[in-house]
Amino acid sequence: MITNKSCIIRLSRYKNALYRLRALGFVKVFSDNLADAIGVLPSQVRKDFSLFGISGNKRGGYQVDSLIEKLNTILGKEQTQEVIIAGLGNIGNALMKYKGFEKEGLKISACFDIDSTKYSRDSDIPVLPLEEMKEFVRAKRIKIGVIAVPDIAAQSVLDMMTACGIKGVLNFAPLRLRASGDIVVNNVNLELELENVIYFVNAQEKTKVS
Amino acid sequence: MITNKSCIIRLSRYKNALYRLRALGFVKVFSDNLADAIGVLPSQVRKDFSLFGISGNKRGGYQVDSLIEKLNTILGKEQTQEVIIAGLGNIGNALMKYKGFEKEGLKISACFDIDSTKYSRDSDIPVLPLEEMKEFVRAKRIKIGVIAVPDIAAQSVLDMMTACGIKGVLNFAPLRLRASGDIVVNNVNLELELENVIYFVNAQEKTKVS
DNA sequence: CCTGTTTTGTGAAATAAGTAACAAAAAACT
DNA sequence: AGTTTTTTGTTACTTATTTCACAAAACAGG
Repeated sequence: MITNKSCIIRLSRYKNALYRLRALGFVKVFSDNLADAIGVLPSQVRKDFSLFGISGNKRGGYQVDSLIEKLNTILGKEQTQEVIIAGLGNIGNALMKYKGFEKEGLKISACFDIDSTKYSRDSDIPVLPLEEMKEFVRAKRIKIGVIAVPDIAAQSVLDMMTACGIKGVLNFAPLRLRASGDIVVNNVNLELELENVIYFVNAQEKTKVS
Repeated sequence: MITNKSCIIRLSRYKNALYRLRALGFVKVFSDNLADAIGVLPSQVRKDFSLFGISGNKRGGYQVDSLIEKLNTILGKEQTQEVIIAGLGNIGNALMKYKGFEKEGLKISACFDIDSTKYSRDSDIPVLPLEEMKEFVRAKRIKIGVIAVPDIAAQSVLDMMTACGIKGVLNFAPLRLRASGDIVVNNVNLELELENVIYFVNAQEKTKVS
């Protein structure tokens, strides 16, 4: 099993680039087309593919269709992935309304919150009480959850998701969650990302003066 | 200049952990307290600090107050950083309403959009036409921008920000932007993050069977 | 004031990730 | 049919990052 996160992210990027290239009429691509498209070296592309046993044709490059298919298989996108969201605040709301997921084969099946004024059992994406999570997740065999609740509630929501049988979590709460068992947790922390930008801007300014 | 992104992210995490520890009454900390708090090894903590010339006291650990101060200086947080947002869709809206930035010393000074129905010149965070960005950014000497516009507009907004003199950008549009000049671009791509979680969940399931 | 313990700071070792280089295969051209 | 060109796939190399290990400093207790 390859555990290099940036490598997996590159696979996703290759896939996205391939969709664009296919829309432009490409039937086959070479490693340097893909490299250009996502901003890496051709040897990196070939190395990544070789790691996952993807092979092309010497002098013939890669068939776009079959490559997309292989990448989708690796990335677990053969069928639509159902996802639940916990927390219908600013971020939860934005995610729920965001149209980009659908075309990526991601379906938000339900949101869960504690605030009863938010419940709407019959809307397109139902908003349900947190207590119903277990039932819902088990019935639909959902494996992926998003944590978009306030900091204070994040750990207990993760524990709840773990208990429900959720296997992977994308966490937006800006703190380190303790995962028990074999659940995968990825963190997205917007403050940290901004701080990072700020650091590099400042650092660059300092070097330019000297 | 240290250009290791994950190292900078760790500094931010140390800083956040230190605020929590201080709130709990800690006056000094040891490398293994911080290591525990953010989930790394104590030697990593000391190495990171050593890279930035942060030193503590043998057997005495680090003074919480002075450590926070040093980290804030490195991360460019001595004074509030002003940020603008381009695009008042789902994500832009969520960021604008998000309360977490304020306590991190980040101030959203204005939003810019093309949709005139969204303009509100006099609200707390003004929403202005995109054309006014240059004037605003130059007057307020703003260095950091967030791109939360649809894919199709993202590159032109980046170009606009570059022309305004913005030095660092956090980009939410799911495509690779071509940066010209010495502007720093960090990407946040929620689909990619979710795909990543899905990959690891699937990969783990496969290994467990065997 | 000496001995034992704790904890830092750093240089060396180990691991991981990315880049380069090139043989081998395949197509194209003559 | 042979020669040249192109492009893959993989091995070797380089660079970056993390982890280890231990000397040196600082405090504590007797």
